[in-house]
Amino acid sequence: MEQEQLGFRALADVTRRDILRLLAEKDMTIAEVAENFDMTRAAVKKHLTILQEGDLISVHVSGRSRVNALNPIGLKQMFDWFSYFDAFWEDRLSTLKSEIEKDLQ
Amino acid sequence: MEQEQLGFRALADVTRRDILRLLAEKDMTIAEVAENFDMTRAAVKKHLTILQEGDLISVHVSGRSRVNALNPIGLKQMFDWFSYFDAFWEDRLSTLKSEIEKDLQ
DNA sequence: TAATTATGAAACCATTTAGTATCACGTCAA
DNA sequence: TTGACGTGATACTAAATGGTTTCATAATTA
Repeated sequence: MEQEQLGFRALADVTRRDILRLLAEKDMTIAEVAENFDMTRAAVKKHLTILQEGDLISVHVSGRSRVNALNPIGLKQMFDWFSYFDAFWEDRLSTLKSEIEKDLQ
Repeated sequence: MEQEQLGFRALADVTRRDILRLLAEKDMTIAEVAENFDMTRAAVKKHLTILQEGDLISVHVSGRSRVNALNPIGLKQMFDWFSYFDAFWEDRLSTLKSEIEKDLQ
């Protein structure tokens, strides 16, 4: 699957977005991440795999542990997707703003 | 469903992201949007409904036509979701940058 | 070395998703 | 006012998704 699609797929689930916010605080093993959710470790592991496929987290093996960390580069690339619309919304938002101001006169 | 989830769900499909890019150029009826894809008008209509539920487009009925337009506010809100990670990636990316520079010395 | 711990992986299930085909409905033009 | 046109809506299907349970494997530690 294409990288852009893998990224958006990874973000499409609320549990995975919550995992990203957790990992923004500190790196965690699978077990540590799983403590924060009301589901099995196996389910959390699947989410972590999808996040990794989306390049939003990186994993580094240490002994029998797998430490999951947020990947700033992948996350930034998702952010950058929206910049395609930058010109569009700046234009429209300022138009909206001036229309509202005109209405208030 | 929660608004954040509706937005991310809407973005999780490549056809819908393509529709957004089309609508960034100009507003279109369902039939006009459908001309750009190799699928039935009914399928495109479903995608437009999901985009509308995600607040990423707005629809304005004109006679027997439905004109779909990009919603800059909804799109901006999705963009803003990522700002939660702003501090994180700016910090990490600059760390990465300085590590790479150190390696090159 | 044996028990424990952290994880990987496969099989299975219910629900959602993305598409199809089909038909009904409101609007516009001749 | 009768078609034709643009759309809405429903029923259906195959595949993907998000969860479970269960078992295997590799690394620690007593």
